[in-house]
Amino acid sequence: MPGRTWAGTTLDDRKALRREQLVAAGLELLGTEGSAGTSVRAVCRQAKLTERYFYESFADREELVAAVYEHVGEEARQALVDAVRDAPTPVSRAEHAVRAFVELIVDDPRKGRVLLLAPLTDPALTRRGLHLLPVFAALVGEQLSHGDETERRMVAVGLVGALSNVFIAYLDGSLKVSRERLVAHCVKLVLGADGH
Amino acid sequence: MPGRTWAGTTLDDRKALRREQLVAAGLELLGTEGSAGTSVRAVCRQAKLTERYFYESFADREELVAAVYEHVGEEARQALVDAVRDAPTPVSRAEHAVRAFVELIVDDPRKGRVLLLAPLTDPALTRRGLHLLPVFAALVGEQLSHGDETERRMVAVGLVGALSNVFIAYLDGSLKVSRERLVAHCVKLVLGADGH
DNA sequence: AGGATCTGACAACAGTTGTAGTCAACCGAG
DNA sequence: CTCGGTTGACTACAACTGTTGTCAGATCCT
Repeated sequence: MPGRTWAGTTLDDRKALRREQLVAAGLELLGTEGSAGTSVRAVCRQAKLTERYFYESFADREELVAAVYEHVGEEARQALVDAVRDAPTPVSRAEHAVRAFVELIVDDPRKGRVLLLAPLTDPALTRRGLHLLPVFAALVGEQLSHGDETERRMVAVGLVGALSNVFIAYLDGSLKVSRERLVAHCVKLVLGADGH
Repeated sequence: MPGRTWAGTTLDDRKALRREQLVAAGLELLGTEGSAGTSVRAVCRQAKLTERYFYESFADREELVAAVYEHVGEEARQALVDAVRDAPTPVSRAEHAVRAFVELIVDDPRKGRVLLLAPLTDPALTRRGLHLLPVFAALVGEQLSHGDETERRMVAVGLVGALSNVFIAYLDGSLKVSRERLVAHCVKLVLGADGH
């Protein structure tokens, strides 16, 4: 009977809760220690759970990493969609999107690092071709007016790279600039990409 | 007696040769398997040498990785310097530089991956703050005319990110475009960074 | 030929990894 | 109270890591 109640909650509830704890622990490690520090054992230590529960929710270390990445990616996507909705002009759309993204990764730099760095550094993600940035880039690309298919794609890829790098530099402190100026510059990048 | 000749060569010569083999093996692994696959044992297998000779030339695994990175970096720097020399106008300078860089990483994608990805993924490099791209970017940035110190820095960081991302996408095949068009677009990026 | 030097294969160390299994203790339904 | 689902601590395994050490054999100078 899976519906049986144990410590006030049902089994499925606790199982889901443990899964959340594991994903949260994975986010913490992947966003600070990086890929190498995100081992099954380390995740379990962080989540204060034993390996048994790890394999209860994930078949692999790989599956956990992918789950963390997709979790953060979905959050970012949602933030972007929310930000863009109800923005009338292209300029305000760009500004709202950039602001939302900056807020997301400034409030929680771990998410920024997972989103921007992890797919380049973790074999579990690179091998699966898990790259959300191209997806975001495609979203951006659709908004672009100039050029043919390939042209728009190149512009979008370059734009995403530029934004990523600026964010990363901002995150690790090597680019000391106020948040407002960061946003303003990124908006300029987005708008400039459509320009020439 | 270090000058003594053994199998036709002196000891120092053979030692230097082994070092080269190790660096070459490190480049191969770091540029294909990535940081995780570049272990001391794997490098030695690849170089067909034993661990003994590894520690004859390097104190650490870290030292080998740094040597590989600096080796490739020096090659790239030299290619850039050569390309820019004798180019009269800023436009031709940008074009020559981009073309040289593209040729370098297209002829040998392993070098591209080492140059662009390794400093983000390998702790041995991140910890030492070994990032040559900002250096290259600074070189480019000096040519830029507009804006104050911070402005130029932001522009340079963004430009490097844009170029990196385009190169990476091109390298892993997700951006299918002719080499000429790639160069042309990158030149446009470089020139455009100076624009607005 | 003798003796110094160099070479390469391999073992040993303690550590971590992913993954699986065991076993005593707990908890709530009947 | 008993029984079966649930928990957590623990162990086991083979594979790998960085690093150092050993030892038999090859190579050259005198």
